[in-house]
Formats: sequence, structure tokens, C-alpha cells
Amino acid sequence: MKQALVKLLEKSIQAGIDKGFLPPVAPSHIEVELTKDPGHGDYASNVAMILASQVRKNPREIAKILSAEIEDRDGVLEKVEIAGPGFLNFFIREGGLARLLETVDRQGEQYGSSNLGQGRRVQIEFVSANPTGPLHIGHARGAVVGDVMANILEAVGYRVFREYYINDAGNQMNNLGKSLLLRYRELLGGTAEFPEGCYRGDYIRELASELLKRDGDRHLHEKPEELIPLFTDYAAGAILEGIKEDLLIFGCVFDLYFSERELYREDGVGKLLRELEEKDFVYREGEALWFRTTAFGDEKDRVVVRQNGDPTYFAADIAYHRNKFQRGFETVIDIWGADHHGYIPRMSAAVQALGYEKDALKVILVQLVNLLREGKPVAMSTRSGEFVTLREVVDEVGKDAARYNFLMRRSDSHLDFDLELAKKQSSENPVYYVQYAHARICSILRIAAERGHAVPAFAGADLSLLQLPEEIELVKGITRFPEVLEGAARTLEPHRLTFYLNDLAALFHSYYNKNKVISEDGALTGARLFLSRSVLTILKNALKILGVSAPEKM
RNA sequence: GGGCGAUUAGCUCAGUUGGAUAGAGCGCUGGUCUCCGGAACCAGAGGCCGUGGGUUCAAGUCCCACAUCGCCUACCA
Repeated sequence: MKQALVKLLEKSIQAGIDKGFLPPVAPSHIEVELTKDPGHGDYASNVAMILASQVRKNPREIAKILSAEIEDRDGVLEKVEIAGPGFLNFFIREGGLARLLETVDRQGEQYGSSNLGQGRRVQIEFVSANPTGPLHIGHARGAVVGDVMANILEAVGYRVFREYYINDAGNQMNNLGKSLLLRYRELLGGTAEFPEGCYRGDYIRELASELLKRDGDRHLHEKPEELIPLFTDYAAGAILEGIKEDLLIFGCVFDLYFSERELYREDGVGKLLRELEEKDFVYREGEALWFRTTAFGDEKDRVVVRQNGDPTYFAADIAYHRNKFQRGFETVIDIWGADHHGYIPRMSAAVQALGYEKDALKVILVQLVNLLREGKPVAMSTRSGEFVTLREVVDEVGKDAARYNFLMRRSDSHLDFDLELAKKQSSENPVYYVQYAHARICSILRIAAERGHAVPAFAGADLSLLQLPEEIELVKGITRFPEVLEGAARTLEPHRLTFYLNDLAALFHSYYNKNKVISEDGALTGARLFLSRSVLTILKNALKILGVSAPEKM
């Protein structure tokens, strides 16, 4: 419909030019939008005002010319009005909008999908928590944002690859091994003094007793130098398995867990550094090797090889990102904690230095989650190992409520997550609001079938009977779905989907409370069932993208 | 000190990239069940969009300055 109106406008502009009413002009693009106020018609365009500065005429005058030149051959328009400073308001003929439901009926589960991405390959890296401890609540938000973003991109036609970068190299890993060894010795009667940087969470203690059960005390007699790597591998392996399991339960499935160690094993970092040296992107100063990131907009150059000869985390990360592009991804999306925002210019600089477009790397920042219980903050401290794990949250409030709640804000704004609220089965909990609408429609369809009303086929439904303002609003809401998905994909803002769903559910709840879907009037019942099932299709499709279940009964 | 981000209803936040009378949830006040699901709905009160300038037909949205708050500012990862 929107496209059709844009075409009509394009033609009318051309006609205006041909007849000499307008100088030869070409607006960059013609905007047609659904109106918020029924008094403004169904669709509106601001072209006349956009053209005003070029044409050097009063916008209302231009609008007048355009509306006179509109040739509505298919007869979809009731009328076109000029309003306000120069808006063109389109009123669609009665029943014209409802015909848009045909697409929903025809596409079913595919409705909302598009080919915006044209099959282009996108890699999306998220969570990527160090395997030094279980995932906690902070990781959960990044996991949902990444997973849903990936689903959205898939829906609009991208080929998406989901990846988790395992930070399994570096000092922290040694500290992990050391921590496990200390706990292991402690179990055998030793005393544990934890140096700086060690992990003292209970999960280490559990790993130690499992190891003791498996191997007995034989490690006690081996040399510490040989022991640490062994303990490190054991701990990292076990923790990573736990992470994968937690993510699976949370509904996040990855195509690849990419190991940093693997990167070193195949000399990815070494190759990268040699290449940077050849291209003169690095220089030596004070025994360290520096990357000229300032050449690409960073505020200072960054060290890639330390004085002691070890590459920095940044060096490995550059090598990893190059690896991504070498695998043929056109766009690479990283999801980071917002506290890493200062890292963006340097990574962007590196990507550009490697010869890729600046836009090829996109970063979504995810702000902190304030975990609350009954409005009061839950104390957490990573260092002491006291934190609420992702697993605990999912066990307590459920996957659906957790996932939905994490998408109730823009990802880059702070989010309060209240455990008690997320468990409540009430209107305070938005996930139920949407799921309830879904269950309610299922129930209506069930009862209708019992009473002998089947949902008619499109050809057999008289949708022109859908004339109530609420019905028109519902139809408009339904037709917005593909645009919402595309907008979320374009801006990388998954929260748009939850806001849209709340709106649509509200429209339906309101409609339901005011009107009977099933009545004595067979034709009207058929039309309303058709409309209701269209809403159901959207709810189902959208919830699937969110990774939230769509229950038929609650 | 420098950089980034924020500031919208009592609270928590949206605001579709510059459009018409700024929205939602919670909270508050008062209503709706002879009924297809009350986990729902309806009505009402509540606003100097941090402050001051600028850009234009049009600014919550773009530019500049200031104020307040948060984050970053490692040869850690």
C-alpha cells in the first residue's frame, strides 16, 4: 500500500513538471507514513514540504498541485486532503486496508520476513565471557541482545553466523589454574592463601572436589610448573562446558566457539604482526611494539607487543577480527559491555588498517543490569565470587520472562531487573501481557471451531465488514510488522520488537474487551476470525524471533 | 584535564533518524464480569522534553555553550 502511494506521488510530481506547474525537481526519497491520528487519514506524506525549498513555493500550494495530479487508477483512495503546513493525507477506501491481510494469510510463518539482506553474510560475536567462572546476570543481557539481533537479521534476509570468542589465553588462565590448585590442596589439608587475581568462588571448590574424586591425591606430588597447565585445562574445560549448557538452556545456540589459544596455535597473531610491520603500521618505542591507530582516528597509539615480548589482548583481538573477515563475512557485529566503549576507536582503526571499510565493523553496546529483588539491589561482587548466575535467574524466573525483560530497554541504557517482578503473573510483567494475547486468540479460535465457525479462506472472507476504528487500527498495526523488523535490523535495535509487540497486544486486548469476535452474524464472525488469526500470526512470528514461547493456554 | 554517553510525567523508560495536539508501563483516583480467558479493559489527574543561544516552513530530535550524573582514560583481559 505504502509503495503504491509512493508511486502515485512520483507520477504526480512528474505530471506537475510536464505540465509546467513545477520546475524539474527530484526529491531524494518520498516518505509515506501511517498516521497516528485518524483525522489525518490513513497514510500521510510530507513531500510537498520537502520540495518547498527547491521549488521556492508555499508547501500547501505544492501539495495542491500534487493532489490534483494524482491518478488513482485502481480506485484505492477515498480522498486526498491537504492539511497543516502542507501534509498530503490519504484516505483509503472502505475495506481497502483490510485487503492487506491477504499477505499475512498467504505468507503465514514467513510474514514479516524480507530480503533486505539479500543473503549477505554477517558474523555476530556475543557473550564471549572468559571461561574463568559461570555466566552471571550481566552476561545474560548480552546473550539475549545478540541472539535476538541474529534472529532479526536472519528474518530480513541475512545469512548469520553466531560466534563466541573464548578468551582462553593469558594470565587469567594461569590464575584460574592456580586457584583450582589451591582449592585442591586445601581439600587435602593445605591452607589456601589467595594471591591477587585469583578466583575464590564456590564453583572452584566444587571443581577441586570433582578432580579429587577422579584423580585422588596424586597431583600433590607433582611439580607446580607442570601442575598449573594441567589444572588450568581442567578448570577451563569444565567451566566452558557449563557455560555452553547454560546458554543452551537460555535458548542461545552458537555456530562456533572460537578459541583464542587456537589463534596462537596457528600463528594467527604472529602472521598479523609481521603483516602490520610490512605495511609500516607499527613501530618500536621503549622496547614495545605500537600500532599507529591514530592514523585512523584513535586518540593515541596502542601497544600490540609488550616490553616482555608477549602480545597484548588487543593484538590477538585484531588477529581474530581479521580472521573473521578472511572467512568472507561482509559485516562483523560485536556485542560488548558498555564499559568497553573506549575500545571502539582502536578496533575500528585496526579494521581500517587491514583494508576493510569502517562500516564493516559494527558494535552494539550493552549497559549494566541492576539486579533487584523487591526493588532492593542484590549485592554482587565478581572478585569475591558472590554473584547471581545466569542459571539461577533462569531457574527462578524462567527463560521467557528473563529474555523478554532484557529487551524492554534500549540495549545501551541501564536496565533494572527485578527478580520478584519477573516472576509475577500480573500486568506488571510485560511478557505475560503479550503471551496472554496469544493464548486468548488461540482460545477464541478453539471456541469458534466448537461452535462451527471455521476461519474462512481469504477469498471467502468479507473483510469489508471490518469497519470499526479499532479494526482499522489493528490492520494498520499488522502491516507495520515487516517495517518494524527492517527498522530493528537497520539500526541494530532489537528492543523495537518488544515495544511493537506490546502495542499490538494492547490493540487486540482493547478490541476484544469492546467487541465480540464470535456472534450470530456468520459473515462478520468470519471477518473477525480472519483478523484475529492475522494478529495471532504476528504474535507467533515475533515471539519466535525473541526466543520466547507462544503458549496456547496459560 | 581529555574523551564518550545520558538528562522527557511522581518512578522506570519509548519517541520510527526534522513533521501535525510529546507517548507507554508502574504508581495514584474512579469505573467495567448474565459474555469468546479479569494475567484483560475504560476514564481521569500528572510535562518549561536539564538551562541558554543558533540553524528553517517545522526542533524532544541537528549545531554551539553551560550545568548535573555515569562510564572510559593499562605494555589487564
